[in-house]
Amino acid sequence: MGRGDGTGRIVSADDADDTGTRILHVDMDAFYASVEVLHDPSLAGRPLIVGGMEGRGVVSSASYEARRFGVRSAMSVGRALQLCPQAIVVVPRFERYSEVSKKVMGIFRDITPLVEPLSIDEAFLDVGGARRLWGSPGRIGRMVRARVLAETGLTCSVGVAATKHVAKIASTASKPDGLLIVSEAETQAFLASRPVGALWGVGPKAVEALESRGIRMVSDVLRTPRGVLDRALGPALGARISQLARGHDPRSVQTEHTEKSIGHEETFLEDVADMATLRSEFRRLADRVAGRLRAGGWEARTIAVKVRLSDFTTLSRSVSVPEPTNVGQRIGDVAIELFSKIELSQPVRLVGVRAEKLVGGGFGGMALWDDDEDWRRVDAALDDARSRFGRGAVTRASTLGPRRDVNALPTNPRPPRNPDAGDT
DNA sequence: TCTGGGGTCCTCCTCCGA
DNA sequence: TCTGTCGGAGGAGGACCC
Repeated sequence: MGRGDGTGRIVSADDADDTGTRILHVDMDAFYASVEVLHDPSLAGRPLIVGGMEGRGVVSSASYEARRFGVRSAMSVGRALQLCPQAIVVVPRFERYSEVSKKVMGIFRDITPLVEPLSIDEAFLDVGGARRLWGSPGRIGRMVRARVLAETGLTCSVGVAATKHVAKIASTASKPDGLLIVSEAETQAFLASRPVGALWGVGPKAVEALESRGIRMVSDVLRTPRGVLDRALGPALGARISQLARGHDPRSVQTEHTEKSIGHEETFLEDVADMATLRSEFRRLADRVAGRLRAGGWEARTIAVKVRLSDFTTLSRSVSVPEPTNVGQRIGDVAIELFSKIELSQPVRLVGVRAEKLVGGGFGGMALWDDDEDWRRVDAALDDARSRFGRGAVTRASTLGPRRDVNALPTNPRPPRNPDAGDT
């Protein structure tokens, strides 16, 4: 398997067997970095790091030229520059990436309606029903790659397999700019030769737990009794990796996604001990969360706060509120109340606010208003009216009048779920 | 190595009511 | 009425993914 810098890459021959396959996993190569090169061709062929925030920034994406020096995503920018001092660092420009992402997803949907975007730069496609139109899955995989390159100027890697899990591993193995087909018959052998960390849900901790029991490769998982896996990883993950190691993955491509929580968090440039600053930061984050809740037509039943201290200790507190809310003032009040229950032994590195247990959600994730200022006025008016007349007496509709046409307004692009752009 | 941000899922624990 | 048990819900924290 590749190590993230393209070494050890495996690709399929043109006549590779794709019998029994129907799932494609398409992953853009070093997405953010590649989009930056697209906008500034003078960056082509040079080590490029996309990362943010001076002092505490981390690498969001790195060109393959930078990866050859050991630069990886989630690494601090400082460390990355130690490894590759000649690298050029650019700050992420999410609007650009979002725009290109829309174009790429459009290409996928042109080929099959069964598209499950996983993040800004990758998606699963079920092409089982598209064979008559476009040919075999392997052929469709090649077509996807050719169209993405022709229409965006970017390369992507494609895994073709019978299941999502295997397709995902295959696309990773073929990176960058490759295509790997794993037929149904080859699935077991393909998986058996992978390290356990290749299995979905097996991260560094789980790898450690497995390796301490001598389980290093997927083939070792096959030989290990379930009881041992359960003891090492817990019953849920034990059951899952036992199935995945055998090539069993019943998950279908899901075209619908429902949010379960919405949150924002922020790391300070320098740790903060001043309570007034911390409280105002909670207010600001609560406003942002509330804005997104309203944009999606959601209300939250549970509000949670997160605090990370100087030594990286992370604490959280949450509470379910009697009445679901999407009002910034209310969420801010609850967040500050929760925060006050945390005993601070050190300055604070990060604070976060999250809305959980969402109810409602009728607007399909589109913003009704783009103007936060409008909403602040609405919140203030609502809170004021409720405090005077009681909560049930006033609704937002009566305060504002009819909603505006969603299509007449620009929408708020969802922040990318995956800053690294999947190029692990 | 000195660790962002957004999100999901799981485990463990506690509390509460039947 | 009191006590023990059990299951569900809620909360805290951690691991993982991108």
